[in-house]
Amino acid sequence: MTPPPARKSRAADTGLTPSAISALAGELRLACMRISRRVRFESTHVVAPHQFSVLCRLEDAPRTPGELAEIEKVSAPSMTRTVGALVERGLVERTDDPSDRRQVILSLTPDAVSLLKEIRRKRDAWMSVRVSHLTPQEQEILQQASAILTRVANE
Amino acid sequence: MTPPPARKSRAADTGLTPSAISALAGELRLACMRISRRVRFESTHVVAPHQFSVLCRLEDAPRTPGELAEIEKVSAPSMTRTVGALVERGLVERTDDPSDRRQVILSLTPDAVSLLKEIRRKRDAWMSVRVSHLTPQEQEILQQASAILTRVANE
DNA sequence: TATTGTTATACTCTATAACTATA
DNA sequence: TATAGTTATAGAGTATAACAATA
Repeated sequence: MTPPPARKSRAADTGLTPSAISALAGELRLACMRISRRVRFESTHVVAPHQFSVLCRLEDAPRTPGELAEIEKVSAPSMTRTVGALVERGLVERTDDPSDRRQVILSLTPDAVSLLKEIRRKRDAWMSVRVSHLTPQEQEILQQASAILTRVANE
Repeated sequence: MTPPPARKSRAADTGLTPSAISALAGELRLACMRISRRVRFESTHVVAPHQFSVLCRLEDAPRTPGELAEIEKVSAPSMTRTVGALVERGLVERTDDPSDRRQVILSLTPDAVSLLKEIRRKRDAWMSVRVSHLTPQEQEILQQASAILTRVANE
C-alpha cells in the first residue's frame, strides 16, 4: 500500500532546524546500525550472512544464479560457489529450465523455509524482549515511528 | 499528517498485547536492519567494515591488539593482520608500552581522525536527506523515538 | 556470435597452532 | 611458567579470466 506522500518538505515553517535535523539523523542512523548489529550477533550463526541473503531472495521467488549475482552485487563465479554450498547443505534445489537449457532454476527446500522461519523468530525475540520492557508511552511512540522508519528504509 | 495505522486502543497503563509487541518488534527490527544496510551501501567503501570498526574502537581510547581482538570478537592473529594493514595505510600508530614491553599501544593518526569524520558525514547525509523530507509531525515522532532506540541499542 | 553458467587461479579475511619476547 | 604479540599454515569468500554448453 502506498500511504499519502509525505514528500513535501515544509520543514521551513514548523519543522526542525537544519542542524537539528542533522543531529537527529545522526542519532537515528547510529541507533539503527547498533540495533542491527546486536540483532545479527544474537541470532544463531547457522548460515553466513551472504548465504542468508540469498535464501531470502529465493524465498520471494525461484531465480537463476545470474539473477542472484546481479541482485546481490557479487560476481557470477562467487554466486556459483555460494549456491553450491547451499545445495550441499540441502537448503537449495537446482532444476533445469526446460525452455532454455543453459539456465538453472534455484529454489528453496522445505528445510530452508523452516530454517528462515526459525532465524527470524530468534531475531524478533531479541527485539521483543526489549520492546516489552518499555513503558506503554514509549511503545506508543515506537509504534508510530516504526511506520515512518519502514517507509524511509524502503523508499 | 500522521497516518493512523489501524492501531488498537489500549489501556493507558497496560501497554501492548504480546502479539502486538511481537509485531512491532518485527517491524522495527526489519526497518533498522534495512536502514543500516542502505547506509552502509551508500557510504564510501574506503575502508573495509572490520577496519572501520577497529578505527572506531581506537577513537574511544588507545588500546592494545589483545583488547581489540577481544572487543571485536576475532582471533589475535586476525587482529594483528587488520592492524598491520591500518598501520601501513598510515591510519594507526604503534607505540611500545614502557611499563610492559610485551605490549603495544595502538592509536589513531590525524589522518584516521579526519577519515572517520568524513565517513560519518556521508552516512549522516543519507539519513539527513530522508529525515528532511518528512513532515514536522513525523520528525517530532522520530525525535522521541530516537532517544528510546538509542537506549535500546546500548542496553 | 552472444549468453549462461562453471572451472582455474589469485587475493583477502579468518582461524588454530607454533614461535619469540618479555614478565 | 604464563602472557602479549607475531608468524606459519589452512579454510572460506570474492574477483577476473578462460572455458563448455546452449541459443
